[in-house]
Amino acid sequence: MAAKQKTRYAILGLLSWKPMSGYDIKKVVDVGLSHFWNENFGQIYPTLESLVSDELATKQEQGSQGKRKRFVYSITGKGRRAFKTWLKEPTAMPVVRNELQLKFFLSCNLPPAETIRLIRAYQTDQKALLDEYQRSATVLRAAMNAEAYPEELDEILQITSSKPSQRAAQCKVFYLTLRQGILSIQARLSWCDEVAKSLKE
Amino acid sequence: MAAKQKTRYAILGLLSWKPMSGYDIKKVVDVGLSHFWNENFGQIYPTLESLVSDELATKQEQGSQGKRKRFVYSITGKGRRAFKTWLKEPTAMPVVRNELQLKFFLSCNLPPAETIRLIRAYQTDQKALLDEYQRSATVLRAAMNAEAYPEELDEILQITSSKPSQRAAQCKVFYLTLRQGILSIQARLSWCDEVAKSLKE
DNA sequence: TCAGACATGTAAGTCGTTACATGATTCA
DNA sequence: TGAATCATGTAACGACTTACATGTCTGA
Repeated sequence: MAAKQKTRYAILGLLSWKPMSGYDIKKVVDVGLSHFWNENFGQIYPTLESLVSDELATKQEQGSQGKRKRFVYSITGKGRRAFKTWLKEPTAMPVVRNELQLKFFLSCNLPPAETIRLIRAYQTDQKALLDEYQRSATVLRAAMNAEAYPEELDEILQITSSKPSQRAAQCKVFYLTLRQGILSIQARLSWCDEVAKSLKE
Repeated sequence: MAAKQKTRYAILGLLSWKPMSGYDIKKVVDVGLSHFWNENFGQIYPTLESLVSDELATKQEQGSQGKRKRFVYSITGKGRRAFKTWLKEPTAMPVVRNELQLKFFLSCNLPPAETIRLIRAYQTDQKALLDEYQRSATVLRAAMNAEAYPEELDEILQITSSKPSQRAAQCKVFYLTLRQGILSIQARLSWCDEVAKSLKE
C-alpha cells in the first residue's frame, strides 16, 4: 500500500523549511535538488490544493497592492506531524529502471561496436556532469567554512537564510547531497573503464 | 518526443535473444535483471499484443497436445530493425528520483537523531544487498572462465544457451551489469560514511 | 490432494509528463 | 516594445502498479 505520494511529502518537507509558493517550490527543486529530484507544475499546484484541503497546509494571498498575484503556502501543525511520520517510515527502495544498463545488456548479442559507442557516449555525459557537480561542490565547501558568503550561492541554494549559522548548516546539507551525486558518477565512470577493458579482450 | 515505451523495447530486446512467452519474460527480468529493471504482467501482455499488431513480433501457440496453453512470441525482421534503431538513439538520462536523498535533505532541519537513524537503516539495507550481489558475481565470474558450468547459474541466468562459447559470453554480460550494481552500492556506502563523519562534528 | 509453479489476461486507479492557456511585471 | 521571468492553473495522455479473475500441471 501507500509508499507513494512522493510529491506530496516532498512539497510538505519543503514547506517545513519556510512558506513558499508553487513557483518557489519548482525553482528550489530545479536549482537545488535537481540531481536527485524533480517536480513539475502539473503536480505541484494540484498537490498544494490537496494539502490545503487535508489541512496539512494553509494558503495565503500575497502582494495585493500593485504586486503580482501570488499564493504562499505554509505548513500547519498537522502537516508537520504528517511529514515527520513519513520521515520515520522505512524508505522503500523500488527497482530503479536504468535504461543505459538495459541497452548495454541487450546490445551484447550484437557486434561490440554498438556497445562501445554506447559506453563512450555515456562516459562523455557522465564526465560533463561530474565537472558540473564538482564545481558546485567547491563553492558549497568554501561557503560552509568561510565567513564570506559568495553570491553565486544564491543561485544554487535558492533557500537563503539570514543567520550565518543556519546558512552554514544549509550549505553542509546541500554539499552532502551533492557528494552522493559525485560518488555515484565516479562509480559509473569506474564501471565504464571496467567494461572498456573487458570488451578489448 | 518519445523517450518512452521502455517496456516495449525491453521486451523487444529480450525477444531478440530468443522467442519467449510473457511468463518467460517476467522471469528473466525478475531473476536476471532485477537490479536494474522490472516488468509486471499488467504491462507485458498488452505490450506483447501491441508488438504483434505492429508486426514487430509474431505469436505462436505452443504445447497443443496435453500440454499447458502457452504463447511464444518471436521477433520479426522489422522488430529487429526497430530494436537496433532504439539502441542507437541517445539514451535520455532523466532525473532519477531518490527518496532517500530527499528524506536526508529534508530531515536536516530537525534534530540529527532522525537523520542518523535514516542513514543507519540505509547502510544496513545496502550492505545486505552488496553481499547478495557479490555472491552472484563470484558465481558468474567462475562460470565465465571455467569449463564447468555450475548449475546454480540457471537460476541466475534463466537464459541458457547450449554452446559453451555463448554461455561464457552471456555470463560476462551478466557479470558486468552486476558490477555496475556493486560499484553503485559501494559508492552509496562510502557516502554513508562521509555523512556519518560529518554529522559527528 | 494440495501447494506451488505455470500461464494468461483485465480493470481500476495512481502517478507523472506535456502541452495548453492565461496574464502580470520587469528590464533592456 | 518585446523578451524574459514571474505566476497559476487545467486537460489529455501515457506509463506503471495492484488487484482481481481464471485455469492447468507437477510433484511431494
